[in-house]
Amino acid sequence: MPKYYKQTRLLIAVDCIIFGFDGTELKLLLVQRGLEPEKGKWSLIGSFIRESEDFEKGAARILKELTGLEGVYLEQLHAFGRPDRDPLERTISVAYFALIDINQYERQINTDFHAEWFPIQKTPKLIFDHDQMVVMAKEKLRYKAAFHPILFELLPEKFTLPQLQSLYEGIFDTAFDKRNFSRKIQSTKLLVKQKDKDKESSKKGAYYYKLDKRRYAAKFHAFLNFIPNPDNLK
Amino acid sequence: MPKYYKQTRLLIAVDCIIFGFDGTELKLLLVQRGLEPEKGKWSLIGSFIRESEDFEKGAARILKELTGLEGVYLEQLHAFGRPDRDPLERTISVAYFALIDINQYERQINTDFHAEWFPIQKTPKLIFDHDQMVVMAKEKLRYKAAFHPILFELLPEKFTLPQLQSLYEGIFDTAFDKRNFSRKIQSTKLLVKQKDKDKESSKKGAYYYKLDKRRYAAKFHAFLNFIPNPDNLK
DNA sequence: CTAATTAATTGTATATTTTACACTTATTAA
DNA sequence: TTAATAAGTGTAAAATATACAATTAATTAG
Repeated sequence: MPKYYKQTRLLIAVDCIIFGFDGTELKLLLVQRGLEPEKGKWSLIGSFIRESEDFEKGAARILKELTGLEGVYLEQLHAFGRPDRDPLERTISVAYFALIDINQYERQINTDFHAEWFPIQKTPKLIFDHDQMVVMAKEKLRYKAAFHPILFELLPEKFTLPQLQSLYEGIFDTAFDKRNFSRKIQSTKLLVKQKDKDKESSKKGAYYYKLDKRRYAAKFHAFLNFIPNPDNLK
Repeated sequence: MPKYYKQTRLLIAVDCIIFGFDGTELKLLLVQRGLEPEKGKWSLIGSFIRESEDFEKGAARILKELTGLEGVYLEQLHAFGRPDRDPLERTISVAYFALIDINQYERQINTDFHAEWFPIQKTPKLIFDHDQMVVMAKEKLRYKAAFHPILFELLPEKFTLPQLQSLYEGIFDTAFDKRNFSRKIQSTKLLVKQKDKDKESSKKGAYYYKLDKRRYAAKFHAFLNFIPNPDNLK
């Protein structure tokens, strides 16, 4: 069987923008690059795609190798293809973003990489076009979070309303009225109130909630206006 | 300087989902494939990426070659990479969708392709995973159109409110109340009423409108709730 | 034991937005 | 002149979003 002669073949990588939430702050998981060029510089985690590997599979593999986690939320962000984005040899990168609960993350499961969590506002300069990828991923996360209950992917199984609100406030970099926030969230009927409280951060204690998984699965794509004023989004 | 040894290099193509509106109906521009495999079958227009070509540039080039148009709306949809998506040799496809006013389209500018407009509901079966690409592009178009004034890209410079409404109705496959539709559209202040009327489709005639280009540029990313009930979107 | 402190929880009144709904107008053709 | 066609327009009711402050539960300090 004939092949496509005379066409250029290029390297394909998958890079992951891994967002994590530790209960207080939104963070990004970065690694120190292990190979030249730019060895030792901070970078997104990535890998060349293998012979018979899907992008999704590749991204999931990278994530598993770095964090020990499977079944995390993964979504394709964008394909980046500027001819000079890798100075050594033209490489296409298909970027994925992942959302994980940092408490689930198993530290140093893989010592091949030096990985570190950085607060989203305090990330170091990254190699190649990785800063651009992060900017785009942040925009997309905001956008999706405004309409879909995506931020629950970042939370542990049990969480409190104040925790949830501070996650939203961190991502939208604004403060919401807690009465209105509570009403809006509860109106989705996605939450199930638990009997126990989290006493870590207050004397009174805040009730835990869990996701109603059935409703969550059903409503994930439905339009939910999650933030008070969705203007000024891209 | 060393290169990345021992890594797989793959073919990269760009494919375009070209939406067009002729004043009545939403259509898709398809071509009959000129090379094996699947020669003669209907397909999206596409091309292998060139040595030093950006994806955007590649997509714009293809579009120019096929339609004669430049400066049309183009947006990356998704990268498709299933290893077996092209049976002959693994090929990555970065898909873009384009929005054009069919009246602007210059028929047969390029005779290398046999191209044809198909009503969106009556497209033939396409090669490879192109049907999947079209499905995804339709979903994304709906989604974007619900919140952003993207559909104006499909319209001629001068258009009437009934035309605009029927475009929205076609895309969302539902009927809107014309009083409410008119009010919602006008409230964006994106439209400038003209003095002349289109008398083609009614005795009374419908006033033409033009886009206020300044406002359009400024408001394109702003959140505008363009359809009555944005539920049931993906 | 009491008082002070801290953060969680809860309700209401007002403003804004969305929806439902029907008649009048301009023009042409019979 | 009348009938037919599609465009254009307003209002009241319902739903949603916003602004805003007092009460409650538990702990700690005196």
